[in-house]
Amino acid sequence: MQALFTQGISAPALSGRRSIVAVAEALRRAITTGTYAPNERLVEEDLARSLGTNRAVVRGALAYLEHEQLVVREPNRGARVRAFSPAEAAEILETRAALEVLVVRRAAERFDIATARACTAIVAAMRARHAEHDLAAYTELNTQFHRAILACAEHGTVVRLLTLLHAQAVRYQYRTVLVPGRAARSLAEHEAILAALLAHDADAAESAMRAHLDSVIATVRTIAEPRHLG
Amino acid sequence: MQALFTQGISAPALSGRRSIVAVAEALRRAITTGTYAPNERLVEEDLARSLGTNRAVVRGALAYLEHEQLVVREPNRGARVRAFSPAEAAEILETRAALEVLVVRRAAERFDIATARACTAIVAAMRARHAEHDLAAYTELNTQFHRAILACAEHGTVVRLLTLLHAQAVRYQYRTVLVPGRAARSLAEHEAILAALLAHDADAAESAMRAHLDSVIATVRTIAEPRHLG
DNA sequence: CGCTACCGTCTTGGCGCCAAGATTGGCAAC
DNA sequence: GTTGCCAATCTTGGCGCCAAGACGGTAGCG
Repeated sequence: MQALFTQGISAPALSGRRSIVAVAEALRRAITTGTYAPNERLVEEDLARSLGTNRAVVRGALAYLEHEQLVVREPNRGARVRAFSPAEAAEILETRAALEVLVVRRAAERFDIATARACTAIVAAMRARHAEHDLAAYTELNTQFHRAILACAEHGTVVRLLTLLHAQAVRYQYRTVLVPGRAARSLAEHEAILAALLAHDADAAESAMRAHLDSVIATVRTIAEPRHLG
Repeated sequence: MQALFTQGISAPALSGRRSIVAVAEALRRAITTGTYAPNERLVEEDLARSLGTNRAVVRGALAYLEHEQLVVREPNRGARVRAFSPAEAAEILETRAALEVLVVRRAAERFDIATARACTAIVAAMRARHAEHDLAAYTELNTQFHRAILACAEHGTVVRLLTLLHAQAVRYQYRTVLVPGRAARSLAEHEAILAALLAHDADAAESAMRAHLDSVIATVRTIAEPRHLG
């Protein structure tokens, strides 16, 4: 009777983990995957019911996500899903660029065979999906590629920060790839990064990564600001 | 009667702000300023009493700070103050370097007269405190200098991330400056950064900042790992 | 007919209680 | 003398209730 009206979030995810963090992660997932739209109100009791928990936990999770900039909370007025403007997305990507450059340098130095194989496979798959115009799958592989490099760099601090930034800007990842010609350029850029990594050339990897993210930023900047709320 | 036994934290800070965030910030301050030592246990009820609030709020704040890596929480075992090893501190500083470079470039481009005056004054004060061997004041000015540059860059995303990183590594800031000869080198490095900024030379500012932080990282690496807990 | 003030409702903010798990100390057995 | 077990205690985990503030609709007044 309790978990029947699970509208919004399928509640299973929080098995075994600590509640506030678990609820926050479930909520983050729901937000980044679009279950909750930008500016949508997040009512504590509804969320508590959806997730099979109580309001105190939800409130903690909302504070948690506010800290991540994924929700905005106003005193006595509740929380809503944070909406990022293209300008903010560009700023986030700029920051991400600075960190990804650090990561890709480290990755180039310690690029092992397993990672090389994984990355090569991912880029091959990206090429295939691009040829088939399957942009959703392409975007997913894009994320996987960056994640593989990140894993190879073994840098906990940067992993954490990049995860934060990714959650904030992921919505724009789906939008940029829809810009005509963007997917083709993106593919070429990823191939350049991979080539540099395979050559263990940190400098080349850095400039390839920088070029890639500058290109993404430029694309985001072309996306028009959404209509002013009135 | 309620606020009398305020042992640990002086409770005034949380006036007017939302509770979980306010409590988390008070706690963060207490941790970074050393009121609570690394590995010290943080008992929810004690904190609630100290801060004049209830356990639910404290729990939220602890989750919040766990996300910031300032506390560690184990299921059913409570929270403790996170202890950072020198290796982790070096990693954090590496990350900070990547972001500070981004910031200092922007700052060099938009370095206005007010900021120039402020930074010049700060560096002058650093020189004076260094001459007087007042390392505590020197360290405080050091933080102020970086904060002034950060403010000038007007980059919300990076501000947030650098604030996080600063809170994590601040303990080491006090330790590095105690290394013989470190303060003098630090002063020279800051003067180089200031000179580059005054000249609006982004490239010079970047390399000066990079040199500065590399130097800090090298110093942190010389600090011995603390005794293994036994 | 339009504006304002009031009232009801909804949601957040704050708090305390009860149950479950972990830790520690004492006690007994080997 | 040492070791293992058990119980008391402490702390966390989870939950619901009550008060305060914001929002919206309606009625009354100008």
